[in-house]
Amino acid sequence: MDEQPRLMHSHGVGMAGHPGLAQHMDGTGGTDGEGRKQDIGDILQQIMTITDQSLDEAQARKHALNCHRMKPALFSVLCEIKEKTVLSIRGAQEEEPPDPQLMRLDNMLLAEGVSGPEKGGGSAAAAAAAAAAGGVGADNSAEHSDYRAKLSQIRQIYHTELEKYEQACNEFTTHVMNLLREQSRTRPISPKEIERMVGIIHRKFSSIQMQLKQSTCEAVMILRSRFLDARRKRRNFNKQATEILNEYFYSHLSNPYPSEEAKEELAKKCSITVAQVSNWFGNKRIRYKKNIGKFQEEANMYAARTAVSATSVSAHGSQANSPSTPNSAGSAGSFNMSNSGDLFMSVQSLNGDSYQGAQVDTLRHVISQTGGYSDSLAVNQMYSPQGINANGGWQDAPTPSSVTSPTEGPGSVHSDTSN
DNA sequence: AAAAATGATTCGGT
DNA sequence: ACCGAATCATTTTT
Repeated sequence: MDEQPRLMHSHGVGMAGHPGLAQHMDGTGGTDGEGRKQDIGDILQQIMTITDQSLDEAQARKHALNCHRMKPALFSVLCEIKEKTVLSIRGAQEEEPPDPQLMRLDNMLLAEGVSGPEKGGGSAAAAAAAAAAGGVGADNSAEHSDYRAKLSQIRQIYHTELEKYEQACNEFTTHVMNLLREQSRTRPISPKEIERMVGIIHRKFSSIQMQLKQSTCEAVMILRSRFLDARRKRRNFNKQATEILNEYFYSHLSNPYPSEEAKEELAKKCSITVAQVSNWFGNKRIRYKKNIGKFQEEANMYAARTAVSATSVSAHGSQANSPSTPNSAGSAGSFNMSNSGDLFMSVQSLNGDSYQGAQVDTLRHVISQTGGYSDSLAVNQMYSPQGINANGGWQDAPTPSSVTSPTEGPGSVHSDTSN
């Protein structure tokens, strides 16, 4: 623009280019003499053509303008006009509500640990804790570390991008502010206006920032769905865990709702989480109820197993009563456990205490042997679901005093007396 | 490869 | 907050 030919050197062309301002100045300055008027017009002309001049020439003219005797007066008038317009503009668009979407993104990034403080130590500690949680957790923690690696990668990209963004924003703001400050010597620019300009710049940049946050959130969500959605990486519980859970289930068949404490203990024994125990029992209950016949064998096995272990503990190997009454409606004759409280207690203590550590295997071995025996003893009918009422719901939990009450079916296995 | 089993999630109800 | 039910997505079995 500097090398443009300076066509606007003469009066007439300049006035034609800016008729409004020229008329305005003409009107105000009309009372003065012709010379004054000519002066103002000249000054205006110089101001208006200042950008069309080459740099050196512009600087020279700028300096000349600055030293002109009329400059302060004209400048103050311009400042006054400017002040009014700026104020009206500011009044028109004042409030700046915090973007809810941006806040949402911020919150999510903070929750995911992407933004906020770098928590390298924290995640390392978490990894160590997960690794120390148990043998089963090894696989899990490997996945988690993978997840964490990807997450930190995302976080790093996010931070570098954010840094770049801030740097660019600051740079640009500084440039603009310098420019405006420089121009404020020849152009009426109030500090407020500079401030407003900075605000505009920041808004523009923050829309870019939001895009960055948006895409980061997306990446995190994808990563999350791929690595943390347990349904995608489901692992069956190991055999021992399943057996422990099944034993609890079938030995509390009349009320298979483990308390919070019981859940915690089961979780510890199975080295799974409490939530997983809850899931398991939820699934088990619904599936058992849905198709009792399918679980009959399993029920018999675990019941027999419990009974056998109980009898073996009490040194009383009588199975003679088992095939006695396969007929009686509903509650088939099962182990006559309910009439011997001490024996039941021994069963409970066995389940509760010794199923941990190395003894499990030997005990399980014995159990599986005897279980095979009792299974071959055709005890198919011996474990009918007396815990389920006609509606399909579970029987109400028996009151503790009803242990010896005759209203209960003989085979009902109570969950009370244990923890 | 199809079917069954299984752990997890979602939704509505209480 | 918990449960039942339906459902999903994967694993295991057939």
